Amino acid sequence: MATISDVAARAGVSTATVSRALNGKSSVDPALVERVVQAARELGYQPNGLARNLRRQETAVIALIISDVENPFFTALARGVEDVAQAVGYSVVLCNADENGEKERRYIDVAVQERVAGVLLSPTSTGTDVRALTERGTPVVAVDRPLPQAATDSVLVDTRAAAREAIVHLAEQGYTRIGCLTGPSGIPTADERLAGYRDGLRSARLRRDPSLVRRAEFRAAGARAAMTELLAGEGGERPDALLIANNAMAIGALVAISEAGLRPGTDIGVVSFDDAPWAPLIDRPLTVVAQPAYEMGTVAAQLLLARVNDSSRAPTRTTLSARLIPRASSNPTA
Amino acid sequence: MATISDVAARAGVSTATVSRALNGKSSVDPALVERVVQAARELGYQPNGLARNLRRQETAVIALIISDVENPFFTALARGVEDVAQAVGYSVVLCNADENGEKERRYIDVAVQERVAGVLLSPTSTGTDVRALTERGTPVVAVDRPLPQAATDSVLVDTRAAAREAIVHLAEQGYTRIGCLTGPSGIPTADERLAGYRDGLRSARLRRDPSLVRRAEFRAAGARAAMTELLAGEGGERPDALLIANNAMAIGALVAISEAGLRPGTDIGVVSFDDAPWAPLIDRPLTVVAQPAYEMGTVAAQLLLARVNDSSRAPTRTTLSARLIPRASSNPTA
DNA sequence: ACGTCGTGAGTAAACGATTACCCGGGCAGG
DNA sequence: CCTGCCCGGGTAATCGTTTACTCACGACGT
Repeated sequence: MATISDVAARAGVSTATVSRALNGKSSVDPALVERVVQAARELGYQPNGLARNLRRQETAVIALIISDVENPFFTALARGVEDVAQAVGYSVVLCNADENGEKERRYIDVAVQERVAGVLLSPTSTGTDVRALTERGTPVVAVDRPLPQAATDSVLVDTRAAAREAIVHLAEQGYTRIGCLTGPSGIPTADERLAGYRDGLRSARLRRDPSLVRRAEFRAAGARAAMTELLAGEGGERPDALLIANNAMAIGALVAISEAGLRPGTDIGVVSFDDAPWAPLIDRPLTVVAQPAYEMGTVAAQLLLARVNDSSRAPTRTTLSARLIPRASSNPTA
Repeated sequence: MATISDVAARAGVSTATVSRALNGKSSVDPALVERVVQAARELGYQPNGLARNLRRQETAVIALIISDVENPFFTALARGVEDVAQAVGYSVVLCNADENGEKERRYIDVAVQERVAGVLLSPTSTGTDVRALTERGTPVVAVDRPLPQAATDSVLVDTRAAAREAIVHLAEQGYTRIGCLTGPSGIPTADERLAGYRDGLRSARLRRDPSLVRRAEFRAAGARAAMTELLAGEGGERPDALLIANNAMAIGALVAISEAGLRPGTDIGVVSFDDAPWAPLIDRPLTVVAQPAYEMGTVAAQLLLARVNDSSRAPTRTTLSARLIPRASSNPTA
């Protein structure tokens, strides 16, 4: 594979000149530039990014560590990140931590070792340790979930208020025994949504009934099982409406509802977090709390890139808001 | 940031010994190993992956270039790739080419420059140029779509046979004016599915009517417009059933169908490529051709890694088959 | 006319690891 | 007892760039 010295030899100049000509940093005689470019083309020269990065002590790569590649919320977010990064010549490495603290730690190590320019992280838990990064001056932006100990930028959604709003909406529609299906304890978004659920009950002057709350993994399977339990009325009377904390869980829950021979809306009110293109198509069209996933990605990427260029900025906290999209699954009279 | 010489100084040995102790390559006095490990820990030493890669002339990174991050088919595939790569210590860089030849070319350049160990590619068109990679000996595996000129491994689905099967299924259900909504001309999967559609019509002894075929981008928006046209009966009588070439298009088409006040199954038969967790939940539950996306990812990753270790293997072509999952959207009597 | 300054290009150091090569000492075999 | 081999560990070359430093040359100001 051709190296810079091959090009230099062919063009009859020094490697320094080749480097300068190709990078256009310092002014080089146009005639020489022409010779160099010509020689590079003839040899099919492609600079060795490894050597360049080693010398420059920087890479044009940002790592995006998320907890589930198959979750449309995160893919939309990834797309936002990618679009911003791509536009300024950065590449995005997508790492799938899978809600697994161990995998997450490994990816953080890799990010340190590969000296990425910055890390976008959706922490699996509040205990996630990013000191390995911050101590080395690698900028970190927390996205979707906060990172309490570290003084990092973060881009969040006011998920608690959104959950509250969803409950108020359900109450206004006439549902009274409203349950909640949320994620594992310790995952901030799961806990916040549960807190918002309680806020909502309080606002609507409905009684809290612990038997109407279930936790499961942010996956379809667990949600389905939990939903089946709830519908069987284990531990009390069954709910007449539900707030579900994410997209994948909604699918599991809807399967359980359909297996129980019930229909969303008329038989049981359903509101789920995360809009999806198919949400209007299901039977009944699903009421959702739409999070601005793509926008979160763009904002987070911009923050990260800004910090790469100026590490002295004070940490900021951006909170975007979610939007309730009422459809038939929360309408008992449709 | 601590370097290997800092560790060497602290442990009172040479950098060579540190390297050997930490990598366990050659035998080192256990007492020294202990001293080195201790020193490394105290300094919080993390090896500089850039320097290591430069010296070793290799990276433990594979690039996965796909055409749409938001397409669940590709995310499932990515997951398969990731699981395999991760298990043997490789990282996966996910690049979103967005069905855009230009972006794709840029990512291929980046892959060359960063000297990735290998590339998994779902080419945007048959014209995709991977010479930059093959000439440098970087292994390439084509996935989902073939790469005609290059002698690369490929992992494909027998999508033509699957399309044919879907049409035969629709014909058996009694539909007679079966249309097809496929992707842009030149994208192999789009063309293959169309060919399979024609095969199916022939098998079922149905007449081909060009006015029942539409092409659009592999996105919801284009499919919705095309479907609206078809339902308006532009250029002939409208279809009584449809084969749709991917998941995102199915969503667009279903929206158009619902806007026209029709219901899948009874009013118009629908079969779409790609299963999705929500497919059983929509009204009517969607009949699909399920592709083994995750498995394709694992197989492709294994092939790529095998070739990284032994570049002399002959190129192979793995063809997996898809499976028709009949649901109510292709049942006129349900 | 002379010193100074700017400009363009070359020389070589540097980035931080891995590893080829070499050296010294201990041990076994003749 | 001597020779040669093996083994552990140090020295320094190496990977391919970028860039600090240096130098030569021409122009310009006094």
